Amino acid sequence: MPIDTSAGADPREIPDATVSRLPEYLHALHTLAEAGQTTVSSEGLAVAAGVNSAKLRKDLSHLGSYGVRGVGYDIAVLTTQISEVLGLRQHRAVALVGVGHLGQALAGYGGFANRGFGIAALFDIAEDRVGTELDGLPIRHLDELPEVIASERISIAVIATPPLAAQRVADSLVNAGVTSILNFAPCVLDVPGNVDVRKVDLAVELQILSFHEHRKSRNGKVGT
Amino acid sequence: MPIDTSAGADPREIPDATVSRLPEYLHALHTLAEAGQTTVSSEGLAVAAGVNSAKLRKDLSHLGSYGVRGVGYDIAVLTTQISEVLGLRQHRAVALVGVGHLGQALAGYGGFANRGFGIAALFDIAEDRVGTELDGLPIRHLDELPEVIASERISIAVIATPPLAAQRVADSLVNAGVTSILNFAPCVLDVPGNVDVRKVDLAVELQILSFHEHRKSRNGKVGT
DNA sequence: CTGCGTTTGTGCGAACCTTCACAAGCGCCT
DNA sequence: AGGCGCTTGTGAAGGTTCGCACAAACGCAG
Repeated sequence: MPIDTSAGADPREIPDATVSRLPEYLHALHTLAEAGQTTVSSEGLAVAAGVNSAKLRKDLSHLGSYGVRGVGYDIAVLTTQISEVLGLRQHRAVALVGVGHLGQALAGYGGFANRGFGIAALFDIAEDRVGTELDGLPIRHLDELPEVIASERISIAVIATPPLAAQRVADSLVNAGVTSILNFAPCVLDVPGNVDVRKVDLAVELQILSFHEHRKSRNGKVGT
Repeated sequence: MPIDTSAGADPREIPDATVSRLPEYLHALHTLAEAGQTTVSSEGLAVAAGVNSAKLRKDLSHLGSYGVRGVGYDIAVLTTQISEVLGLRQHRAVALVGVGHLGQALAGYGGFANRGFGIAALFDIAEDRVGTELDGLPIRHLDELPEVIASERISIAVIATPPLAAQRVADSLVNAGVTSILNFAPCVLDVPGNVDVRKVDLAVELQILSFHEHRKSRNGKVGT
């Protein structure tokens, strides 16, 4: 079955593990570019991204890479390629629901705007927050969510609310047409199958570290 | 290297994939306990945690589980077991470096205290922050880090600084005796082999979502 | 005490991921 | 032009993870 799309890269067959590393590569490429480099070898990029070079090459091969043997990768070309695959070439507006501590941190997080994202709308329900501005963006009431999501053509949303509110917010978002959700609330969201949810639980990471810490002290001192 | 195993439950042989899910199970158990349940089946817990029930049973078997066939798991016992394996039975003091937006969000994040962690010390270098308090905890200057880490016996630290400062902070932490680091700065940290680092990059998660979003629109409408 | 319904714990095969190792390809130097 | 050193891209091996399916184990009813 010749199911070739335009270029050699078929986004449908990129393994999840690879996709999860592409943003790291992209970031490393930006860093290298800022340092003045124009090309980089797989080894160099692998070190910058903190991974094995063979893994990096295999990852890049999945997106029909444009490396040159004996030379390496053109940083500009590779940056464009990865950005394209990740869908970052087009404007991706993001809605942020829940402007508490975490939400404010996320809204002010430079990493988003720097990498092709823009927080396009903020929502909350607290009376003392709605109507105010954060970084020049108005905080709207949750009731306005459907129309804003629609008019701004937002398909990605971040939930940074307390866990009890998260499911209700998720339902609203899904109804409004959002198809990708990044959930910071520590709870399991129930959404239709066509909606992607990624969950980030800050406490979970600490607990995983605690496990390793516990394991270390059990095993006694680990000499270097 | 003495690689002898003693009892049935050997923390050294718990797969990483399992460890990363144990916190989720623990959280689900707390939720169920609050709802008044005293026992739960693997199926019930699996649904609450959003995983496959067979996977859950296999995970629990790695820590020498105490389930009862025909009945299920005693929630209190299982909670204790998982807490023990994760090393949460003992007090784990955590240091937080970088009290910017994200740092403040983390310090105020209820999820930590609720689950056996306590932020024990805050550090920053900004003159207007050092000396003030956050949630009743004083913000100290980074220079005080070594002595505080030592006196409080802190072995886990969270880095929530700008990326340029992260490596320097990590060096300080390692010198002070910290052996586990949770890094929110978007950069690769260079640390000795006996130090565990986990990285959380908020932008990466969005980019992964962007990929799936991009893929969806390429494939056209996904039914249902 | 015996039988029955339920649920755990796990053997096994499949799928996925990682890593090594090397042939193929490219540019540069002579 | 030809050879050489370097780097990519990938086949294959090894390891890990997943999910099914089922035997073993348990409580309870009668």
